[in-house]
Amino acid sequence: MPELPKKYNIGEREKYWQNFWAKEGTFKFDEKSDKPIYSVDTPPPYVSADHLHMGHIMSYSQAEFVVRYKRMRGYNVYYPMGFDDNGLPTERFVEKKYKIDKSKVTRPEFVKICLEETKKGAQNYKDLWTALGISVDWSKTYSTINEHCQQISQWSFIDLYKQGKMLYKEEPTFWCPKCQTALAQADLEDKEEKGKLNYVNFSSPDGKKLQIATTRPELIPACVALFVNPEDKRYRDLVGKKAKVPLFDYEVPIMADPLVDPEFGTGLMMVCTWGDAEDVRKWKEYKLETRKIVDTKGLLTELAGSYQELYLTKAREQILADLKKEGLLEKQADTEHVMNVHERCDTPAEFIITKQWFIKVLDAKEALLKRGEELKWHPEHMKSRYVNWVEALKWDWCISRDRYYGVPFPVWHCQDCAEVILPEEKDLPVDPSVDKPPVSTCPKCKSENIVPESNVMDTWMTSSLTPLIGAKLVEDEAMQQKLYPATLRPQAFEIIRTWLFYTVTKAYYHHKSLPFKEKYSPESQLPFSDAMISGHGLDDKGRKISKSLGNYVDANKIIEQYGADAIRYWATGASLGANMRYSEDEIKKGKKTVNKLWNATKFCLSHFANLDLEKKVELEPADQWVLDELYNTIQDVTDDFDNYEYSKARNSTDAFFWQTFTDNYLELIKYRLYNKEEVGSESYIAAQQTLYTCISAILKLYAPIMPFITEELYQAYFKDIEGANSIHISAWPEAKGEWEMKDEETKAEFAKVLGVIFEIRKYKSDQQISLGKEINEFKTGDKDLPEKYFDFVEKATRVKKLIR
RNA sequence: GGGCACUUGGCGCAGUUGGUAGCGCGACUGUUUUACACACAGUAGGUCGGGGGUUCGAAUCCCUCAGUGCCCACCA
Repeated sequence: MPELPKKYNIGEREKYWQNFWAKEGTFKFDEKSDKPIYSVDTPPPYVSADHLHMGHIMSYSQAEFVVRYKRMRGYNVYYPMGFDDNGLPTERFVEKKYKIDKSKVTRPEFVKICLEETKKGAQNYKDLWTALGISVDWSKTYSTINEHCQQISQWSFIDLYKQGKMLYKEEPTFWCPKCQTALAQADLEDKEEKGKLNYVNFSSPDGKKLQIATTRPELIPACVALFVNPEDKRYRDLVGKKAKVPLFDYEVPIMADPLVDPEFGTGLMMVCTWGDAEDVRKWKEYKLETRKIVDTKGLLTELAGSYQELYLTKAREQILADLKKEGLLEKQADTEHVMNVHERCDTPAEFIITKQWFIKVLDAKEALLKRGEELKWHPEHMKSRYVNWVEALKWDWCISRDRYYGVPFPVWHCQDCAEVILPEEKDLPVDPSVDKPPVSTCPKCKSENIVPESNVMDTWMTSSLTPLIGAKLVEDEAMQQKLYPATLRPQAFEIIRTWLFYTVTKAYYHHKSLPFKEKYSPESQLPFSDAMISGHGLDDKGRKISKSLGNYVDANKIIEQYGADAIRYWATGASLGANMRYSEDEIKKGKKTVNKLWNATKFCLSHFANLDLEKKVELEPADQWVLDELYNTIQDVTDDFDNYEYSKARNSTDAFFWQTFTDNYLELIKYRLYNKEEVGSESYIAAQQTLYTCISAILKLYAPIMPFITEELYQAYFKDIEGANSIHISAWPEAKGEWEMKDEETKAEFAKVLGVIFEIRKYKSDQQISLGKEINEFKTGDKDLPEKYFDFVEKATRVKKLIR
């Protein structure tokens, strides 16, 4: 009979099983199997995260609970891993970490540092995920800067270009003066700021005062018109006339637009090129003049006269001071206004006119909303975030970034006729800055003046293709078709508007071009069928974990201290989509559960000598009762996992394991197991068999959540009986109909029996005597307890004589 | 200004078809019951954010108000 050591050495054994799973290839995808597929579009983390905290652990664990469950349910699980290591996040990380001034290094030098740095980052992640027991197939990994991903990203570009979904246009676009690149709408965040509303005097040609209110006086030299509401009686006569711009002394037209709010400021509004989206609209609609006064670095241009070369904020101070001096600043009022800042650096975004690549999304809104409806959201309410975002879209998706490190556009431009020259698909990936163009002269104008596109792609341009990137890691094309679209997309809610939205968009546009027709119907044009949206981690006080607060807990340290199982247990603490606090108490509870499983299994194994699972014996009431409870538990837990409710699954498993099984059932049958004369009797065998059924099911129910301890215990005994090489590929427990206590009368009777047992425990507790102490007699308050249970109650509670 | 979520014992949370309020942590009183003191037995503690309605009956459905958090929005 196997005997477990007294203590379970968490650190040592968890390492052992990590190696075991790697060596055995337990989580390796079976490319030959014809079992049903469950494929996961694993989130590729930014490797530039320089510290991994509990928030990372939480979201990856939560998805993994479901994945492990599916594996045990018999699915052929495809669980690849990716690392997002291209683009702006990485660039900024490297610049900051090494304090690099990019104007002083060459592009290849810089890229080399980025590659080295991301390699380190990927290793950090791999180590942490391995320690946590995340069951990905490490033989199926990608990094978004590698050739595989570049090839698919460039294919995507060309396909969209050919479909006419790609625009190359010169337009005022969101621009980050700090990162010096164009941005997409999704790269911006709202930030509320206290500021001043400045009342500034313009003047009419005949010298009349025209007062406007603005929060951005530095844009006065960019003013191209004044606007009023057409209904505004105060200004009606002015429409069609001219106004003189203060300090700069040139004239602009006065016009009317119904969207001007007469109640705001003075009702007279300054329109610049370009202060905000509304300026851009008016500029386009009324074909206003263009005055470019801000350059790509956020410095004012020569149009700003004496303010040239000043940064925007500096120019504001200067202009305000000068206005004041001239008596043109009538007053200043406190105001709060919302501005768009670049989410990666918090710098207010400007509108700058540059030539950029865009993917059309505005004219696909309706179709994209429909895709959102077709997607199965878990939890359901997260869908509204997607719907909100799509409905509010105002700009096409700008995918080019004026940066160094990213996937190059597969594009050359003819300098003379602006023809766009693309490579052959078979030559992808290409790097136009290094590779020769596919033609030596422009196919349209025969010019030899061909130059490579210098911008790189937005990182989302690649990560929006992860389901395809993942599927294509497998070589067999028939299998690729089964892997795409993926089954599950797990991700955090913050990136619904980016990762999820962009991926849905790409899948919708590409579905006709992909060879993967088998799973596709006209109704299904999604990159995955289910989206599992997690919340984010909070610190123990409920604040968001952030670098600036310094409130993050080092993930590796906690694993070392408590073990991966205990931390994963904590990660079940909040239901899907809810934010979750870091709680050391919950981790401790997890560790206790590990310990309890160890001890309970140790107890069971010590009674499994000559275990005969085949022999038909009659079960006793206690056995029937616990099996009935087990039946309900398995059903509940199965339903819960099917509904992505790992939190409820854990609660139900906990309740059965701690209360029903260990606190009650084990205590109720000890007298049968320890009585030497009973060994080998029907009663003894019934207890053994029931014990086996319960404990093996318990281990399996916990296996998705606590993979290490359950594997340890499974391997110690159950493996030989069940056959599967690992508990994680063994069969999920079946709730057998025969366990269900269908007879209501027996059920009610046993409830009474338990009532009397609790009565006796309370009596002993009140008397402050040990539960193990035998007492001579006990008079129960339950007058209806059937006599046939007296013997059982007496033995189970150590009462010599039970009196009714 | 709009949307979504949340508001249940000291703390963190469950309560999915409406039917006598649960769990964990903490507190307190006990107990070495031949698995486990990382345990077990027991005790105290809540009129389920406020108000109104539907119903024989509501934490659970409807309305309304308030607070918290997140997302979104052109009031310069």
